[in-house]
Amino acid sequence: MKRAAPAKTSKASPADRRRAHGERTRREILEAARRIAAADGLEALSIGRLATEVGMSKAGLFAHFGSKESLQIATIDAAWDVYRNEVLEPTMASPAGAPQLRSFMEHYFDYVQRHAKDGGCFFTAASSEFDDRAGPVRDRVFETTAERSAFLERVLHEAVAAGHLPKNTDVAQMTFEILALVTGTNLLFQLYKDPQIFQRARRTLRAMPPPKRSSKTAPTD
Amino acid sequence: MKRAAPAKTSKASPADRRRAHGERTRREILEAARRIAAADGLEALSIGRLATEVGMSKAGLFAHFGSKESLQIATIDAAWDVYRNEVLEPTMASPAGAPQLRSFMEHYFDYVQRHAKDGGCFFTAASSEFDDRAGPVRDRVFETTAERSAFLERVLHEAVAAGHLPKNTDVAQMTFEILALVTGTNLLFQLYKDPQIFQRARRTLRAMPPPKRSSKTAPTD
DNA sequence: TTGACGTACGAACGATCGTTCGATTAGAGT
DNA sequence: ACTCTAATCGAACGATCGTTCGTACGTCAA
Repeated sequence: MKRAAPAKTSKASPADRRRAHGERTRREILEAARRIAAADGLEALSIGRLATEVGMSKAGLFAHFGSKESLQIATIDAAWDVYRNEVLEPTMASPAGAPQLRSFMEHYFDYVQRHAKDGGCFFTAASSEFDDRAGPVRDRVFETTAERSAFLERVLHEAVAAGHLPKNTDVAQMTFEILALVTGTNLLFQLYKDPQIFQRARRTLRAMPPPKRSSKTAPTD
Repeated sequence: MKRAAPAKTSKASPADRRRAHGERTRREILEAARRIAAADGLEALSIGRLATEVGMSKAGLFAHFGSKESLQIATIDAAWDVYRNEVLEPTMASPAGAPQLRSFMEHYFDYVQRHAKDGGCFFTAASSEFDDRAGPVRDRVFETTAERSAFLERVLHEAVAAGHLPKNTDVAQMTFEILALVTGTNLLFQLYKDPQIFQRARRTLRAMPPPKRSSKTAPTD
């Protein structure tokens, strides 16, 4: 996932320190890139504008990535690191089960609000922008979304195992329902900027009946 | 809403027929514009590309709108006409109450699937793209979303009046829940292109407990 | 026939795009 | 002292962007 520097046996050779300068610049670039891309889209992220933002030349910046496509993918990876730090890891620090599910939602909402000025959830925006294109950028977006979904599914499985959800809970269905809920919440919040929306979403989660596996849930009508 | 031609008293003057040629061209342009904007975004909709698509010159096309911003707004209006024809009006043709609610969802899903190759729901995409910008384009997007929300709210009110939902249903809350559900469904379908997602959404709607007004719905934990 | 108007055109504007090239600088290895 | 490499730069490339301008071809009104 993270492009780790080739592990040297010695602790910090001078050659590494030289190399580290480029790495630091690269990180600064990607931080600005993440902000711009979240706000205006991965396609609107232009190299000239990004270079101006971080105070270097187009050519110097370009050399770090070799193509705009590589820059876009690196930006997605940087955004994923942020998402992992601000949502996934705090969630995993919570006790497994129902508390972890609520923790996931709260940390996601915190994440959305914290980046409200930059377009909210990076991946919702990226999904919407690249959903019907082709190529490595879309593939990377797709992967992160799949990873997000798999994480939530794991949380739900653990909630079932902990006895906080019925044994016959349809986890795949519930994963969809919560994913749709938080995705829709992010989109509506971005438009209305009204924090009451988070309250509504919390209420929805609380009242949500755990869907049952392979029981046709006879329609009421 | 729709820029109606100034109502002439005479039925079809020759002057109108001359004017009608420009109107027809304009509609052809906007149909292509709607397709491109839905697929690649309102910002990626460039005048040169659009001109090539409809087989005319940049300047000739540009003269119809006067600015790119006007073109974008006209494109939103054109997309709104389609949405109204394919979703709102068929929904209104259904009997008020619960059937109308289901009808809304089905027609929306049909709409999403019909335009799956063009990025699905135009307004979800436009919202996501313009949510944190400023200017008349964002305002127009915001208006359409508000209108969509108001329509759903009206359907729900009628369902309550028809006795298909409890008298003390929290309509605002339920509007949010269904809006988040269909929005999330659209986004996930665009990414996975798996029609099973619609089945999941239908199941969610069926199992959705109508939220109660001003009752704190004591948390189960 | 003439004049006005609606429609469309080609050519060009300055700006910006992604990308390439060659040169320069600083530090590390020999 | 010399070489090598990573990092950065300025300048320029062709392409495309939104926009402007002057023009030309209709069709209708006078």
